Amino acid sequence: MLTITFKDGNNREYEEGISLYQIAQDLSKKLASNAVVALFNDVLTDMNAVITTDGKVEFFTIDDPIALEVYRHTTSHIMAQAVKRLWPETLVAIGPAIDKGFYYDFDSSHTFTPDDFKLIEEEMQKIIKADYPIVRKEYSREEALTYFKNLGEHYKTELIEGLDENAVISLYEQEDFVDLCAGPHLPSTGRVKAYKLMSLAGAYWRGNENNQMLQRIYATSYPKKSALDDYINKLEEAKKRDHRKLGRELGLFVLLEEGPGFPFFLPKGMVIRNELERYWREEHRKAGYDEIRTPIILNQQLWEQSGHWDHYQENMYFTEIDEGSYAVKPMNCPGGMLVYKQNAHSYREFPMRVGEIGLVHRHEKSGVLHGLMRVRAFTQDDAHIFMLPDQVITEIKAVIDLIDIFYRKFGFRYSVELSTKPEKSMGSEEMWNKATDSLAQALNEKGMEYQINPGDGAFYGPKIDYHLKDSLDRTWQCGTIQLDFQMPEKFDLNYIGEDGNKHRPVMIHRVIYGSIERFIGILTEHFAGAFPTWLAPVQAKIIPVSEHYHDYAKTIYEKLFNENIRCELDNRNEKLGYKIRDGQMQKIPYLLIVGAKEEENNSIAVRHRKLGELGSMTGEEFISRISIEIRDRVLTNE
RNA sequence: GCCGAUGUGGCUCAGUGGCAGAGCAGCUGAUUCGUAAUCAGCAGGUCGGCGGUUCAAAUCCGCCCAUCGGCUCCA
Repeated sequence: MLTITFKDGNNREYEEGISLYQIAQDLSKKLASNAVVALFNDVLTDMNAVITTDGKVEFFTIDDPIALEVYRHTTSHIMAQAVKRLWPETLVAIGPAIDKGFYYDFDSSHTFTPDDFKLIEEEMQKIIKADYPIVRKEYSREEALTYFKNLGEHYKTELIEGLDENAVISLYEQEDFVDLCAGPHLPSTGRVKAYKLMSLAGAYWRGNENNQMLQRIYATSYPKKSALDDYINKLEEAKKRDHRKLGRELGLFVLLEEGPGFPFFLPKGMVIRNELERYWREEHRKAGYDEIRTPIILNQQLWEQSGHWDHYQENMYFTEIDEGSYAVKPMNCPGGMLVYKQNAHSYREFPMRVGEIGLVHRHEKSGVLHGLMRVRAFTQDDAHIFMLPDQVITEIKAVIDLIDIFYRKFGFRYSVELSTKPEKSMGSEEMWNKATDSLAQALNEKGMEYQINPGDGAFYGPKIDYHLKDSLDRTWQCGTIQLDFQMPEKFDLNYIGEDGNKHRPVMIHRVIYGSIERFIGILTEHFAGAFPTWLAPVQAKIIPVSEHYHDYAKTIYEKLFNENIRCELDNRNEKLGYKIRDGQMQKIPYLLIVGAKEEENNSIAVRHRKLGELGSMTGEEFISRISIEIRDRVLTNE
């Protein structure tokens, strides 16, 4: 008997000599699963989801990421084959599976348009219908090179040249289409059921903007038509949460042609900004921060001193004042350094935490602007912390905690990256290593999970980056903690130590929201516009049933107004249903309906946007309820 | 910046060479209404901008601007 250990921890016994196919069949019955892929030695055989590596068998359902990846990768080959059939002179580059599907990069004299999608999909259908076996072939490096050279597929030869000298090179063949590929794949093209071409994009070969730009086709595939439909529906739903759409509908902000990348905040958007800032100030006061404000325009000499002139110039805006050269600040730090230098400092003041909610301008390339997520003028909730070297870990950990307090307040899940030394940077290798190690140590001591993001640090130091997701699961960097040994050096910052001598302080830059603009964008999508009451631009709307109750409605309005509740009185000449619909679409937390009944017993009928009708209560009762909700910044009462 | 697509009233969109349209929003009037759209009327556009082709351009061509989806870059 043969004992095989499975991923679920169970051992199962099989006859010696049983084929994996039979094991898969057996599993298929046991699990009553409709998943149908088996992976063995890189070749997917038919049945249940089984992978073996080193004699260990693991099973997967088709919904498992690995199986789905294989499935999509095969779909990607089918798409490439279809494209090569339709436009034979097309060269193929790479075509991996990605999070929500797959893409393939092509170099073709034919310019693809969305009109081609139907044609390509039809050709794919033919390939699927023909159910060509997918065969793995192993070549030596030389054989593989010769093979692709003869085909003129120079992207493939370039890839092979990058592989290890002695590597066995695998090709996967389906009918007349052969692709360089590590595999694995489905056993034949007929296994692919549901797929759809999604969009076109340009993409540089190997992600380098100096290289040839290729045409990328994004597509997706699912084992079932219904799963594909679900995905398409989800995309439609996500579009409804888009902060650009909601920003317009809810009157939060606008972006105009007159100022590309420079958002205008409207009254309702300002309420959210101001509430965020208020909350920020409260928490920072508790955490021992002071607040400053530094100028937006400062002279060239300062930016030369800070290193921005050399390392950041292409992102800066410049201006001239009385024949002197000035720049609009892209970061708050140099101003913060100058403030530090206004006094002599003692080690006794440390850690010294100085915050600044500062407006910065960065010249971003035109093609990267994206609603509030990526703009050219934004407000960073910055702070610089000056400290002794042995306070670093403790301070970083305190910032990690502070960020957690904020993100929890909004119910965010976040992921963390440690970004290391970029190509364009200042300072010695040793300093970088020391700084990077400190950040890693703090993360480890907090037990945080994080990924290394190589080369993505700021030019003056490594950083811990916090990423939040938008409605389409695109991630955006918000919070960041940056350890900086450079600025104190450049600005010759010092403090008097216990020994009476001058020393160099260590500095952290950190933001929590990151950019208030971006944060509002993320918040809008996160809540789908239904902001928690403490943030909601309008917290309650009073709706008289008809004109007869306008006076009574006015008295309620005044009561709420006097309690600083953001409320509106809707005395338009419309029916109740119309006004309720309007209030719901504006995502106002509470609608207060007043009519004959309410006027008679001095009450209001309260309707919550999610909970529906809450019944009748007095104005005082409502005020007490909503005031607690606002005071405690309740995230949800749904 | 690069690749592709798009741009028509405040918003969403029809209109593919021959008189610029609809719905919603707005305004006026009627209605006085009980939990997601009451009825009628009125008003509103240099069709993103500039140039070209044509008897005639929202429509065809060129350049530019902005937006959208990506790439690169980044809070």
